[in-house]
Amino acid sequence: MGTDAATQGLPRKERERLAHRREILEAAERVFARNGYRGSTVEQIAQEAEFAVGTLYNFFKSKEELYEEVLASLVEQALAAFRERVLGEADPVSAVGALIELRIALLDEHKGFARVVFQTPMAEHGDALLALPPRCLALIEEAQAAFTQVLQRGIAAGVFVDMAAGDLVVCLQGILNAFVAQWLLREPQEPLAERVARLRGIVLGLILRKKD
Amino acid sequence: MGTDAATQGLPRKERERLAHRREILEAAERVFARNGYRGSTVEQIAQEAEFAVGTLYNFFKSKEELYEEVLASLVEQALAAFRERVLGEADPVSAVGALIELRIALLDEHKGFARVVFQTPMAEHGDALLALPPRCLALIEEAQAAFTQVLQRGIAAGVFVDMAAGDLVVCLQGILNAFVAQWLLREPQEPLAERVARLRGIVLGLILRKKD
Amino acid sequence: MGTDAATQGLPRKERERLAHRREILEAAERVFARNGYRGSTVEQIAQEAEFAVGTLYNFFKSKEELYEEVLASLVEQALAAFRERVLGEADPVSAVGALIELRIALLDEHKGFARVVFQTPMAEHGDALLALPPRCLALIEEAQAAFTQVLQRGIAAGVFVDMAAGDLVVCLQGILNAFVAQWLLREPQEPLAERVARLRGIVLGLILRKKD
Amino acid sequence: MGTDAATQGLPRKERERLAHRREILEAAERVFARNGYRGSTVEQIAQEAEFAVGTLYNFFKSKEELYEEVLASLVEQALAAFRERVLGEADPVSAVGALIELRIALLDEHKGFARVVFQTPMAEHGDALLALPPRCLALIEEAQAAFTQVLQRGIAAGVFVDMAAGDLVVCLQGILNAFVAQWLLREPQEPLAERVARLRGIVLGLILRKKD
DNA sequence: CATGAATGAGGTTTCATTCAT
DNA sequence: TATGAATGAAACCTCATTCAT
Repeated sequence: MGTDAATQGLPRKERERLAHRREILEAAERVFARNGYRGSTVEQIAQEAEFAVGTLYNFFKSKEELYEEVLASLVEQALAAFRERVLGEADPVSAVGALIELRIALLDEHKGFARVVFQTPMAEHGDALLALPPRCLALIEEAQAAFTQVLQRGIAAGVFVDMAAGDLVVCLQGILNAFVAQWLLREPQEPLAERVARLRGIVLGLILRKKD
Repeated sequence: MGTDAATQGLPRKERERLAHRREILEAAERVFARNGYRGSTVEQIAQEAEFAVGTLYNFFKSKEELYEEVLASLVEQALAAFRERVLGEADPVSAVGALIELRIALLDEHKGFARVVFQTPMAEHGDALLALPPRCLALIEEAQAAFTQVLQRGIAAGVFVDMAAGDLVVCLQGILNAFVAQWLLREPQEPLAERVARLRGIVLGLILRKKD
Repeated sequence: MGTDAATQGLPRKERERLAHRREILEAAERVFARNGYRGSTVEQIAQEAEFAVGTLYNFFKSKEELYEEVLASLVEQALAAFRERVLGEADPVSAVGALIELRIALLDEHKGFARVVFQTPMAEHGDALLALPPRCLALIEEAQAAFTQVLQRGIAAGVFVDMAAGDLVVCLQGILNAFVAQWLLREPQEPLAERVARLRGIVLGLILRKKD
Repeated sequence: MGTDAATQGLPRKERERLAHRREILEAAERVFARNGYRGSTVEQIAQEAEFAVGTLYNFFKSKEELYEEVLASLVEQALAAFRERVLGEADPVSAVGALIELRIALLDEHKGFARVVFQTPMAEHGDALLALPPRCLALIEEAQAAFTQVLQRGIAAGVFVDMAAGDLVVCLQGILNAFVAQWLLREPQEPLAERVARLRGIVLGLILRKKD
């Protein structure tokens, strides 16, 4: 969708080039997700993308750059969705619900790679060797700050438990990650809607201020 | 200490052999922690251990086995401590406190490698390629089950929020991991005692049943 | 100049084609001179020529052929000048002077590539792999023979030292090459006129028969 | 010979290691001489040396370092001989004779590679990309300076033609190189002794001051 | 058991050449 | 002719593993 929009009006050659670039990125995502950075070979990625090895190097100047582009692409996608669907919510409780929904959707779309996105920028992905490109780090920090303010409002309004908002963000991320990780290993077929409902119940059960 | 105890009464030759084995394992842990599995070379480990490469192969039949032994060793150590210090606590609230203390201590002792132990057995370590040896998985499952029962008692007693005990375990792990991950990146110098206190406050703030 | 003359009367299409061919050859000469044969890529040459890679292959069937054509083109140019300006001189001493002048002019025009032309056909250029095309070798041998006769006349007339004319040719080439090589490395800014004068003095100091 | 001397008293292991290193260097010299730097592959060198590729990398950290070591080794050998046999001669005329003899001997021993040694440090070898290691350049400059003084004495004594000694050195080198180059291409079977005699005749015919 | 040189399969990257447009 | 994306063989280099000492 966004893809089509962005390529409208470009000459056919250029459109094709971008499409191929995208195919390679998607193939790379799948392979990296399966094997990690060092465990994936350029050869494997080329096969998955159905291109020759050399072709990859016409688009990316090294395996490392390819990896960073995959990461950057995921982060950008995820952050765009985050801004729209989570930060867009006026009500803090709804925002938390939206975050859960988004996180689970991302998990579903990006399977193994999902561990990275929206985790603390630790991005201990692969081998903790390749950091996220700086531009992404900045974006992430910014998004976290924005979300912290959302929680802050909820805390101030007496809706969430009384706690430093920054700590609450960390807790939330940790909980989401833990469930996502668990789902990656077991019961991978539970319907999304149920997961969202279950997780919302659990999270709200923890962070809503009871009684008061 | 435990080491000495375990080797008492063995002939000198045998004691030396075990000591060397241990030195290699410890060297390997440091190197793997720094560079991940694929990023570490047998040569590096040999140098760190101050043995020749060939010697490592007298103790472990492959790099992979060496890695698994490092993992297994950590898991066993951690689980022993867990059983003693966490499961040993009669009071559920004290048990949670002990878990936090233990987790933070392990982080401090094993730095980079700490991500693995006590995380969901996903072992997304290194490159998510090498799983924990089966015997470890069994141990971990067993420990988790035991801990689930501890939490269950707390829930039944109305001390913890009303929630499936299994889910609460996942939440707890997630929160601990998130803070540990954050500490690995930032403020790595905060004193342990303070960390324990802070984290206990945060966790209990979330999982203790309020009012009622 | 010579270019225009040679293409007069041809249809426009044909003239353009030849002009493009020439542009490519000149670009190739610059690139090969900078990086040697193996060190230059077809891509680089294409960029320097401001054509696409594929276009180069419409004119030359391989990188190797392109290289040989560059060589051949240089040799032909140089030999034409040699015949006109060196062999045209009736007096042997003037002929030697003209040779020196020509050699230095070629060095100046073709910078790095100059090492090739007029050197013994050893063509130790690039990587000593690509020899001069046979037709060039023939031309060169012929020119050398002609020049040998010039020197022979000078020897017979008692002007040059008494020595086999063929050997004298080799000596002369060696001396010229040595100075050219030196100039390529050091003092690259000395004015041409001074170089010619200096080198003529040196050479004549060696090969003129003294007293007698 | 020097080899044996230098390795006396070393443990056998160490001696073997040095011997292997030398074998690799010699194989590399042969291959580089045949194909130039870029034209030679590490695989070829390994085969010529009868070792596996990986073994070469236990001795030299890259193809480039291997090449530089070959060069350095040749230059050092040649310079040692030069100092002993050429600079050792008291009489300038004998020194020139010795230089000729040495140059021809080196050519014979090192065939294709001979172009490098004792040429002006231009070392336009291979692809003019890899310079001689700095330590060699210094040695060469020093040797050239020493030889310049020898010629200077000959000029002052009225034995050689009256000319700047530095220029005479360049001429001499040029002449030697030209003959060496020619011999590499043609008549490669002429006996050394004859070559030495012929070349000495030619050179002295040019540089001895006649009559007066 | 300790050593470390030797091995070679396998990884990343380059680049001459082709071919559909 | 002009283009430049696609190709894949071949280059350099790494590193887990073996084995003679």
